[in-house]
Amino acid sequence: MSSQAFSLLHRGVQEAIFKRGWKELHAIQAETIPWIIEGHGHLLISAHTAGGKTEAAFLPIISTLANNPRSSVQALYIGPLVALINDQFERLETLCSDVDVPVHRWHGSASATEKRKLRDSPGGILLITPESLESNFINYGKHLRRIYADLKFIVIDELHSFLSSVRGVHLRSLIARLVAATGCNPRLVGLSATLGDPNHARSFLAPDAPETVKLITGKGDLTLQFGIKAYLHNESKDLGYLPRWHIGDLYNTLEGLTTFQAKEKYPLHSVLQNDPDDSQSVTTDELDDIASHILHRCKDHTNLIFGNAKQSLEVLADRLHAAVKSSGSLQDPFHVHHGSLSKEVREETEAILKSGKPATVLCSSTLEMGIDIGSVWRVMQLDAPWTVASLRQRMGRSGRREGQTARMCVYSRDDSPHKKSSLTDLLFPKLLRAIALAELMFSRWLEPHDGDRFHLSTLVHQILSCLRETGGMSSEALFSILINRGAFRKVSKRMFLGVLSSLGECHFIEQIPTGELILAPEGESVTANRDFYAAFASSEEFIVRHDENEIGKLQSSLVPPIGEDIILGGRRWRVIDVHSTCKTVFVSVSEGGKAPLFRGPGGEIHNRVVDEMHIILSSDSEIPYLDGAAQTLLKSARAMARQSGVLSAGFIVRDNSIQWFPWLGTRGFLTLELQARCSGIATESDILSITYRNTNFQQWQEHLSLIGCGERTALELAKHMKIKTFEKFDETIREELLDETNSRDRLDLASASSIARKTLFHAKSISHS
DNA sequence: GACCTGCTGCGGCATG
Repeated sequence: MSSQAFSLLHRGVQEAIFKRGWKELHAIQAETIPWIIEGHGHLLISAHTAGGKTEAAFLPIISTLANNPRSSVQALYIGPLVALINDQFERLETLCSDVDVPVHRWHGSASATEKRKLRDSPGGILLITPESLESNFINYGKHLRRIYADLKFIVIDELHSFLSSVRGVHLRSLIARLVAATGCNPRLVGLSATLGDPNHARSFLAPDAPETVKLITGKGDLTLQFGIKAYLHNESKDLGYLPRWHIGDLYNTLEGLTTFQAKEKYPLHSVLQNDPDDSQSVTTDELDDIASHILHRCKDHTNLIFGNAKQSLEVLADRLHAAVKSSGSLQDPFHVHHGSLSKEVREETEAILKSGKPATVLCSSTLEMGIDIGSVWRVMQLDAPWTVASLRQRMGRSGRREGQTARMCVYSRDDSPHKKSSLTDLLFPKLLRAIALAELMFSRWLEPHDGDRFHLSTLVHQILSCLRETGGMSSEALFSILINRGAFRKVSKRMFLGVLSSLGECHFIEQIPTGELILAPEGESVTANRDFYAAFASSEEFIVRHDENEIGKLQSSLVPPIGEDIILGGRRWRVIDVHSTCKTVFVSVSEGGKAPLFRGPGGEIHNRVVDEMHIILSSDSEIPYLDGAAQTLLKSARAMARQSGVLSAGFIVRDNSIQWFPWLGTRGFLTLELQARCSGIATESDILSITYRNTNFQQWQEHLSLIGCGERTALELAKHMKIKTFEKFDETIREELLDETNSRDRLDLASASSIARKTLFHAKSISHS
């Protein structure tokens, strides 16, 4: 070990490095050590998951603390997951074994003794979640100054998971309050593997001077094996309904697919059909083909299969278990891991992954973040995700070390053409999205973070927290700590006062004669609940139990009746009892079953992704990573797009309606729908197009002209939104304020107006010719 | 048309 950086470290830290048998420091560690030890400013470290980021930050931090011990927490590590904190706790304890720097942890599963010990004699490093830091303000407000008086560093792990999220704004607010309460001036260190524009992360760490944040990035690109395989759902060969010019293309498509499926077919279909209890799932479909493909490729190594919906993962796991059973194999390598499974079930799966035995885990975003699960051979993705960031993050789980190969396969499923197929369906939009996301990922584009949102729900959360912490504050003091010096700088004084009056109206807060604001009965009750610590919303759930074991959870509105079967954790269960009082569903092992529904709020697709779909449709260039079926479907979609006119003009004029493909992301699309609603035009939408009912070409052009000239404000449009509350405390905020935030956060007037002007230009040229 | 994350303090009792 000859590095200059190494010589800067404390002797005890050097000792710990020798004990671990490290021969060299990683490049990012050698670069980080002097920057931290010599006392420069904030820092952002971006490198692969296994690139040694944690050590890069903590080797010099521990050295600094060891040279200057204080009776205050000197370094905070903030992690998004309890499991991650437990992982890192062990690593840091090893690093600190030869120096006198205590390591503490504080989260919901940490013991009361651990927490008391930290409170009684604070010092060294504390690993904590944002919610537990919040609990410090609520329960130990008076002790904050003592516990954190000499705080020097705040390390935020998986920083990308906090950028522009409710949880991230919450965290920023807590850090600002901590600085205000203690007068300390900590240096911030952000760690992340997936950063789009580093400037957003810089602004998160230092909103007033983002340019001062030093960026250290890991080197070394990965070799990548990437492929997209296309499948059709509910295959049908009835083509009599299609326009004549298209039949040839589509026959090619289906011929191609039939051969393709026959070649890949695994004898799963006969097994399922022989099962008398299984009348609901006897049909062979595209999922069986996908299962068979996976089965052949996942016999060895550690693999992850990501999905977008828990339900689809459960169904696929069930098919894979059945396929293993029918193959006569005693070893079933398939496991399920998602947020609705119990901690015990998930920990068991994590242990199998860590053991290094061959295992393939079907998971949602629960395994996206850096829990150490060892090396992943291949990542698969069932259906394209919604964002490039998600595709990138998931791909990064494979081939995590330099020199390794990252392998990823996306299984894309579209509806098979049938008599009632819409034009949108015939463009195979899910395959298009998969290709668009991949193209953007290869071009190193990621969705930008939206730092301009108001986050009024989280502001409400922090107002309540401040009043709980202090017992009462003036509105000026609240404004100063949360807005002027805090995380809600986009909120104006007028909006802030509006939020305060809203809270008064619903009895969350009240004003006492001195002018101070205090919690009113509703506010007292909300903040006394354990559920309060998190700033994000959560729904009521029932626990699913089999004998003494907790299997997982179901949304309370979606609990099936007694006697019905469900699939959970990739296994089949029958509901034998439901206890509403203790919110528990009791189950026994069963043979039948269908996967339960889990309902979420839906996501957001960026303009750039939809634009890329349009570019791919317009182009003739070959996409090398598509399988035969995907190539055939893309060829067919391109021909369909060209001949139907949705590329050039973007619209199709019918007898009494117009179908328009505006090629906009979620916000712009919703803006166009609201424009029509404001004008009293009835519309129907699918994922790519809006159809204007009972509208002739002339009327539609007038409507476009109105959108194009931007006469209606976004606020006017937001007033017509059907759903207006999205986050935890939105219900407490006046409608007019919600309209104002929704107009900023959920609509895109500029893109909608711009595309309306362009389309109107095309429409006029057609009218003239 | 989706996913994920998080979480007290205290009284009472048994044990060493």
